[in-house]
Amino acid sequence: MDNKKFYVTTPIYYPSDKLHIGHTYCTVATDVLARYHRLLGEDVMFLTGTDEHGQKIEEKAKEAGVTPQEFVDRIVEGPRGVRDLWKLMNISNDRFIRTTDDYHVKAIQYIFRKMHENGDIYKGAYKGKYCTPCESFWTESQLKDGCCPDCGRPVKDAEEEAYFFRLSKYADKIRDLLENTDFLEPRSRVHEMVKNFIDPGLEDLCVSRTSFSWGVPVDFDPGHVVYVWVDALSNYITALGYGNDRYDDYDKGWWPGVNIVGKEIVRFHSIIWPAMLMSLGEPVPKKCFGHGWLLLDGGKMSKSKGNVVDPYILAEQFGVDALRFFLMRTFPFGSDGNFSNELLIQTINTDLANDLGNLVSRTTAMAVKYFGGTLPTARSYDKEKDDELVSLVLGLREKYEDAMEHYAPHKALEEIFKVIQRANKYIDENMPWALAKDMEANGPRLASVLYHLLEATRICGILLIPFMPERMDKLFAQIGAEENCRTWLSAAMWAALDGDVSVTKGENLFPRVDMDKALEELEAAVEAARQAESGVELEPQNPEKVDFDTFCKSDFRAVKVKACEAVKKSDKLLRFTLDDGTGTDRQILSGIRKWYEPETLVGKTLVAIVNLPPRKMMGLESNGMLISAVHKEKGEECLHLLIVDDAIPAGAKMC
RNA sequence: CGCGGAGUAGAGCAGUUGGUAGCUCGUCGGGCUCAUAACCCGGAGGUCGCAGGUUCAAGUCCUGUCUCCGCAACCA
Repeated sequence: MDNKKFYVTTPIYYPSDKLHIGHTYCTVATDVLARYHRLLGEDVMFLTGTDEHGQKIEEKAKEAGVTPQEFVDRIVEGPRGVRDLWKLMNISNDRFIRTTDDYHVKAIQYIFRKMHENGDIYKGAYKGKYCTPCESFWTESQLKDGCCPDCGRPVKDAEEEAYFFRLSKYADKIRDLLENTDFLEPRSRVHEMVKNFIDPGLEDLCVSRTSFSWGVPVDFDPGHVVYVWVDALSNYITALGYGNDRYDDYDKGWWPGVNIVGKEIVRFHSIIWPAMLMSLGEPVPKKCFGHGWLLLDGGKMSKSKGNVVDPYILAEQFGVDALRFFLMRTFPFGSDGNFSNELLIQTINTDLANDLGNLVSRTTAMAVKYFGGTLPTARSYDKEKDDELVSLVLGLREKYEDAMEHYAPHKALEEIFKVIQRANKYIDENMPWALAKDMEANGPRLASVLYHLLEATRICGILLIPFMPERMDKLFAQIGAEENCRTWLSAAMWAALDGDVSVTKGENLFPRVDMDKALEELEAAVEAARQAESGVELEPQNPEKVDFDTFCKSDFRAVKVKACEAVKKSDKLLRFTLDDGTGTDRQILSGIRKWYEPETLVGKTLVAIVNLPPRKMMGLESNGMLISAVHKEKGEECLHLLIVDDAIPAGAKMC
């Protein structure tokens, strides 16, 4: 008897740049779904990957002076790349597909050939506006003032030979799929698709390109490469072994699966992708869910705005599970949400530190304090005081399941936190500290109260596993929940924990975050990352203090350059003749020839320390030192003389 | 132009099938001291963008209108 199978995918991401918090949001959500289904005991296959072909990658690689393959390898496999990020975020994908993988490429050629053979792909002419210098085709609507949007030069009508997919043939079937089934969710996306694309009439889709080569070649017509979306969408089945020998899961009942996607690519997943599958004679996906976007300051995140949020920095500062939790708890899945660091910190503090973390902390602390960590088995149940909590906890799994089945993780979490808040209230109502004053009389009642708290915590913990797997492990260890008390089944059972359960007071599960301090640190981390990216390296600051008197002994003065020349036979030194305000010329030698042409410095006002002992270089005496700013950029040393306002008179003291 | 989304307490957001307007933060007052200066209770604060309409009943349905945002062939 086969177990129930659940196949779920993220989009395959386009590695033209580093991934940001939006990609992380999508992948975490899918991971939560996958882990949820594993918790249910189903067989789960979870796929993610990268979509590596296309013109943009080809261009980016060219800019970077590497081959496209080298370019994507670095972003996908390199340090802090895509795979590193998913590892960091504790993503439990079973497979990772890259569209440059051999087996995928072969399968794409097979798919393209098959659709060609059954007549759904035919050769035609692609008509458009062509920009000769850019070698690019544009559509009418892409043009800027009738000219190429890239270079602004005029375009001309042109056409090239291309292959087309008979998308129009499937228009009715697609409409039916969208309107009369719950294939596409949330429902609002259905109207969007139908009104925008089906109603105006579906046109056949151009599915090959000849203007660039970084793609899957059409094997029966060299010069053509397969359109990237045909290439990309197919990953969901090639990764199961469709059209290739690498895997053999496609025929084992894994397909159809669930495609989780961002709202901007719903169109491809809800129209083109099902049509392709229909053409291949394969079943359409079970579900396509288009989630919303994380916005920043109400607007879209984008590299060009410079407002992308780096998931690495957040995860490192606040912890992976806290970040995962925040993303799922705060934003209704399916609609857009406003991301902010303040909101992140507030959520961590309110839900995780104050409510959940503190609940565990006070419960375990009391168990240790009053019973040495092990509860006695003598109990006293108080119907009036206990029933409400118990029934709420016992009803939780069903509400949670309902929310999860409807792709509403935010609602599932809301239900869990209602219970956690109720448990905190339960402590107040029962005042264990008061009971503890007379252990002889109240011991059984006290044990009962604490046990109920442990049970409530345990069940919430089970349901939180998909969201925070690592932290929940720690939680279970603290409340003494063995493997058999961490199962889906036991989440609907009261009193699964042993009566004489032993708990330990461990580390804080979720430390409180100091808002101001954290924001400052975040800013510093972002700045450091920015510098690392631009290749700027700065000398670390000297932690050693210098006493004021010593500092004062250094005599810095403004000096004017009267003459400057290269020192003969030296390839580093420049010889400066300076006006230091004393009336006598001062000579200083400086090893900065690499950065400055001597003649350009004449007349400039610089800063020098003038009371260094004289020193001879290349036979010439140097009386002091010119002050420069130094840093490294991409490993190379950079130097800038301190050139100051010419209004400063020669000899002015710096202090 | 077209399509879509949003406009709900000071701020940020929830509100499946129409039936007393909720949550987080902030604020005011109280309680408690087991706990991560946390927890619990209570108060103040909203004519649910505006104008009409359907209905016994509308934030929730319909019409119109204003403002903001996004999309328009490859940024989740």
